[in-house]
Amino acid sequence: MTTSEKNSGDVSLSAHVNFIRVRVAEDIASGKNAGRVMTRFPPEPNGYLHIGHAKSICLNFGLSKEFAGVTNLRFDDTNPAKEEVEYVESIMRDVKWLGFDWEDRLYYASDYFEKLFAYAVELIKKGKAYVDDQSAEEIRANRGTLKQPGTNSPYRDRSVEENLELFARMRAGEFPDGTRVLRAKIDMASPNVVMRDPALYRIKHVHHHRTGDAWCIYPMYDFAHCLSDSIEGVTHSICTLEFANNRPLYDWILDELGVFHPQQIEFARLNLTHTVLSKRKLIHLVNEGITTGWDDPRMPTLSGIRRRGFTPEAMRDFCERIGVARSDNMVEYGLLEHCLREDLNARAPRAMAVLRPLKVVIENYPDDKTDDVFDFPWHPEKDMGMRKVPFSKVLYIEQDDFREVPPKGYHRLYPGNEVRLRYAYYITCREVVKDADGNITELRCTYDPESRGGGSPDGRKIKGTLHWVSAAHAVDAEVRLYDLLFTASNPGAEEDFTSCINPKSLEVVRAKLEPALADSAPGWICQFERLGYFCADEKDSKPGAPVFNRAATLKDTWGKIEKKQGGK
RNA sequence: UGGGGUGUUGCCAAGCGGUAAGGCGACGGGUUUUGGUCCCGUUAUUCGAGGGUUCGAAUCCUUCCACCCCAGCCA
Repeated sequence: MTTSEKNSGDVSLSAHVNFIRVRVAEDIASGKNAGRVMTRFPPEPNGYLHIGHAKSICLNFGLSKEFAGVTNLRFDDTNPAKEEVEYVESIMRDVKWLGFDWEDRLYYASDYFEKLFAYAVELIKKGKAYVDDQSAEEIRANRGTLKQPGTNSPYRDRSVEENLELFARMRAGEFPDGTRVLRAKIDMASPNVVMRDPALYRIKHVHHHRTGDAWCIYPMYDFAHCLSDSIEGVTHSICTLEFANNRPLYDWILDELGVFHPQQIEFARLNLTHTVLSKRKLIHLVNEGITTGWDDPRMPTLSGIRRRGFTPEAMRDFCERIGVARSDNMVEYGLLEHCLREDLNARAPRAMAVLRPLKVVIENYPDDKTDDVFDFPWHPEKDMGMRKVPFSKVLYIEQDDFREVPPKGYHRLYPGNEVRLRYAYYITCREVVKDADGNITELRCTYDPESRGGGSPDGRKIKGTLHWVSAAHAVDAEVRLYDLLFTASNPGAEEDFTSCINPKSLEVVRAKLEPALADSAPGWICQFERLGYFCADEKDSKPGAPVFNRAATLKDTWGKIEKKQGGK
C-alpha cells in the first residue's frame, strides 16, 4: 500500500475527528454509562436559531447518530420574561429543516419545575442553600470583584427551618419580585465568582408561556440545566466555552444532590465573517428595519438562509467541515458559500434567466417563425427530464455579455464577433443601435442556421457561450440579488456594527426568465446558468408571478481577471 | 501570580516524542456548448516567543507574551 492510498483511506475519518467524538468514544470503550450516549440541544425560546446554533445541533445530533444514541430537544424555558411560543415553534421548524429528529423526546425545563423545587428543598435541608433577603444591589456589592473575595450575606446562616418556611412562602407568592432569592451556600471567597453563593431561584410574578401563573419563582440556568440533564439521563452535556466557568457549579449541584451526573463538555462557538451572530445585534437589525425581519434572506438565521436558498445538506456539510475545537475561530463566509455551491451544482436544475436584458434582433431569422422550440435538459449530467425553450427572432442577452470595445481576453459578444447562444445557435454581432443619448438599445445580429443545437458541421471553435431568453416568450420576474450584509469581515469588532452595513447587500432587478420558470413553486431552487443559484421566494413568489432570491453567485473567474486588469 | 480557557499556513483544523494530514482560499495548467463543474500541480524547513530535556520536540519541562470568558435575581 502506498502512502497516498493509506492517506486517502484516512481522509474522511480524520476530517471528522474532534476531541468530543474522541471523548465519547473513550467513554463507550471504558463502559461509562453502560455504553449509552444521550445528548441534547437545549435552546432558550427567546429568539430565532442561527448558523451558530446549527453547529451545536449538528454536533449533538451527529454524535448520537454516530454512537447509536439519542438526542433530546429541550427548551430551556426558565426565564418567562423573555420567552414566547413563537420562538419554540420556529426552533422546532428549524431543527426539522436541518434534518434532525428528536422523535418523542421533546422536553421543557418547565416540565421539571416541581422536581426542581423538591431538589431545592433537599439542598436547603442539607444546609447547602439559604434564602437571602438582600437586594440585588447588595448581593452584587457583597460578591467582591474578580480579584477580591466577597463577603457572606447576613442571612447566610439562617436555620434550615427558617429557610424552608421562607422558600415555601416565596413559592406561595407572599413576596414581591426581587425581595428574596434562594442561594447555594458554597464559598464567597472562591476565586471563581460563579461559585460565590450563586442564586438558584428568583421571584418573578410573570406569566410563563407553558406553566401560566402556576409559579412565581423560577429556577436559574445553573440550577435547572444540570438537573434537567440529570433527570433526562443525558450522558454528554455539550455547550459553548463561555459556560466553562459554570462547570464547577454544574458539578457541585449534582454532587450535593447525589443524582446521576452527566459530563459537561465545552467547545468554541462559531464566528462567521461578514455577519453577526449575537442575539442582541440580530434583534437590532430587525427592530431598526435594517433587514426586513428574522427571515430576511440576508440574516444569518436558519429561517433567513433557508429563504435565501441554502439547503440543509449544505448547512450540515458546512458544520462538518468547520470542525469542533476549543480555540476561538472566525470562519470565512466563503466556506459556507462553497458548501452551498457544491451541493447545488450536483442537484439543482438549470435554467436561463437574463437579469439585465439587452435586446438582440437576428436579422436573417424569419420574422414569423414561432415553432422553433428546443428541448433542453434540466441538468447537464443528472437525468432530471427536459423542458421546452422557445427561440425567436428577438431575444434578450445579458448587458454584461456585450462590449462595444472588448477588453483583452473578452470572448463574449462584440461587433464582428461570433458567440454561441447556449444549446441554440451561433450569432454574430453586425450592428449596435443606440438612442439619442448614446445608450445601446439593441444589437443587430445574424445567426448561422447550420449551428442549431449549438454546434456546427465545420466544427469551428466558439469561445463564448451566452445564456438567452426569447423576448416574445419571456416571463417577467423580480429578482433579488443579495450580497454580504456587512462589508467588514468582523462587524462585531467595529465601534458601531451598523456602520459597515453593505449598501449593496440587496439589489432588485426586473429580469426576463425562460417560460419554464413561470410557475416555479415557492422554495424551488435552480441555477440560472452562468449567474448563480436562485430560490423562488417562499413568501412573495407566486405561480405566474415569480420572485427569485439569489442564494450565491457562481464562481466568476472572468470577473476576477477583469478586476485585476483594472476594468469595471 | 484572581480564576478558567486558547495560541499549528490567509481562514478552519489534524497532530499527543520519530521528523507538519485534510478542507476552504490563492496561484499555475488541462478538459469544457455554463470564463461553472471536473482534473492535475504549487502553496508552513515550520508549529505565539525564549530557554531547557532528548539521538530526535508542534508534541515533555520552564519562563515570557498575546487573545478569549467570568463580578445577571440572563442563558
